Amino acid sequence: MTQDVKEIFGSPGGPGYAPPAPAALTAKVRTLAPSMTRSMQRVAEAVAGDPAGCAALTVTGLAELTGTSEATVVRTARLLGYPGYRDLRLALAGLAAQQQSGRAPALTTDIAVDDPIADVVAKLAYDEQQTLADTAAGLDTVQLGAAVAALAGARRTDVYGIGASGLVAQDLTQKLLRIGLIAHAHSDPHLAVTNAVQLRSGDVAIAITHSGSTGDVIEPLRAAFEHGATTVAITGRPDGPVTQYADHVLTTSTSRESELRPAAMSSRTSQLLVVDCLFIGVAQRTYETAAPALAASYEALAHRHR
Amino acid sequence: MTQDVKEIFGSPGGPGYAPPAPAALTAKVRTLAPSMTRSMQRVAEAVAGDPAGCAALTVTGLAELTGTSEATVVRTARLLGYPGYRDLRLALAGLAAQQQSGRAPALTTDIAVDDPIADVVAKLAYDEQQTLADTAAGLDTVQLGAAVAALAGARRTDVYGIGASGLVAQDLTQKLLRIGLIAHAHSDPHLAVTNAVQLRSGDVAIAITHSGSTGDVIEPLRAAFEHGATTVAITGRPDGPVTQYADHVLTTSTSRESELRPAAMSSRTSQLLVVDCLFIGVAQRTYETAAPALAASYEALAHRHR
DNA sequence: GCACCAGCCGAAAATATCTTTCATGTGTGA
DNA sequence: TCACACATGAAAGATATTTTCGGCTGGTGC
Repeated sequence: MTQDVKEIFGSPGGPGYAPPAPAALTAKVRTLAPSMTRSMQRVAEAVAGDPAGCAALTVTGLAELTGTSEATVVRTARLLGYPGYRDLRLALAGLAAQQQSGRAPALTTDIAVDDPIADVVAKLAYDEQQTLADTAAGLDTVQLGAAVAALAGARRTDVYGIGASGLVAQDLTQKLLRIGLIAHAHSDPHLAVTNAVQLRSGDVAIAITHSGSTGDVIEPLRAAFEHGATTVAITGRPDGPVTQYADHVLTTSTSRESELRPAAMSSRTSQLLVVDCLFIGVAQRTYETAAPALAASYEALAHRHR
Repeated sequence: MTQDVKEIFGSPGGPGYAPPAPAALTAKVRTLAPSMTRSMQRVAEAVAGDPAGCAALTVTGLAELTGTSEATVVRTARLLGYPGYRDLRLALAGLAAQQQSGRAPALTTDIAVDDPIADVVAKLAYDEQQTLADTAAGLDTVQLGAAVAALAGARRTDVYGIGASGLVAQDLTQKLLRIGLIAHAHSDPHLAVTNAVQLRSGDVAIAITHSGSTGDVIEPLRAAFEHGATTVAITGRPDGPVTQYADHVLTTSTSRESELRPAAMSSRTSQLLVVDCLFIGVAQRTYETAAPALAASYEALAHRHR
């Protein structure tokens, strides 16, 4: 019965409600931190910083530790996707156990101006690997599946992205074209909107924006949304404005950035993984046509190589 | 006061009081089972049989499931060495998480047409992580350092790439521009050659090609090479034709491809890591001008977000 | 067979913990 | 400067856990 209550409580968020995160917690904290209030950030920080320690604390204990109130702790737990503190605590215990078994190498240091080039390579590779793991762990497969289904059945697909995200948009477009779908990437906001209003039910529009608040990308998505197209947002801020007009939201992970390592770098890695997943998913679904199309495009390029 | 009672209860076992068991829970259940009463055995059995499931239950839930009472559940938890049910539950969650993560390594197989979407995500992430590790391990830091030095001192830089590699070329260009360097990406072979012949000593030309034999990219590099520019090749085939005209060769890793997972995917990941390393390297070397330039471009974009 | 005892067991009270509500403070934009 | 919206914590309310306590079962001696 208590279970039922929880289930009912959990549902209103949406039908394909995201289940609690097992290991993606640290990533989720980073993703959601910007949208948190100060006290909630303190709680989230404590939780991400010492999962094992926090798992041993009661709400009251954690509230005292972070100098906040029980209410704030519960609110933070909710924001992180759990029904309440109790469940966050369980997840924390799980996380602690995982960390215990698989010892973390903790190459946490930032890239410094005077790092030798070999260190730069190692740190960058490590960071990007971390970003991939976080993204994979935090990706909502239900949303992903829905987006794939929409893409596979679309008459036509438009993809919007600006700056670094524009390259990701182009990457996705290139791939979709290779399996015989009709796709366009737009980085010119005016043209994007112009094209978006041509979309209709059954078409798909995808907006890619790390910040979730890039107006030039949101506008075309909105136009597509209002014209009945199925809309997808790939963003690092699942609470950002862009999601207003998105039927499906795919969250990319946000890792810490530093002066030398702009956010664009890890967001790009994350976005590309999501885009790859979309592509493979669609290729699976349309295998009958995708496989020969892939083979054909492969062959067409062969003679371009000496 | 309640605490005191607990302490007294826990103490008789010995002064060096045993801390809660981490993963040895199943073993402990078996060891202690004979000394348990019937109902306690039922509880212990349920706990050992399905840690994850039991971790999701409250005392009442577990009592109902095993057809016993809350008191019995608590007694069992005590017998297993925990202060109470709450702590047993946390341990259970930890155990479940460990088991969960333990059964991950079955990822060696290729992505199949009928793989569920969650597997696709996991496999892709794993593969790309592998690619990153391979690339980092195989990258020649001496060549990288030389390329960085050339870039940092270049009057102007041209980057050639076609198809998927074209996006990587654009990515590098975008980054270099952001730290105040002069860089252009070319994916039109004719224009690329036209521009290449304008280069001279002190300029840098970079060709990005996975196969190492893309004529449309080799030609401009050759032109640049012959006009005295410093040339760099980023390729997966260090023995390919492109390296003929390259002063410095940066090798990207080639991982196995499959029908659904074209080579372009992992080569792109690999190329991007190399490009990122180049960028960071150059940013380090030109820190005095790069840092303010980065900050400025960051700020210029701020107002584009709502 | 019957009375008795030891200890298992669960219902319910007592306590701890978690969740919600609500009044207050605090910063922000007009 | 005012008004508003939102963040925050104190305390009330709801749940979950722990303890208490008395009934019950199964065995044992007479």
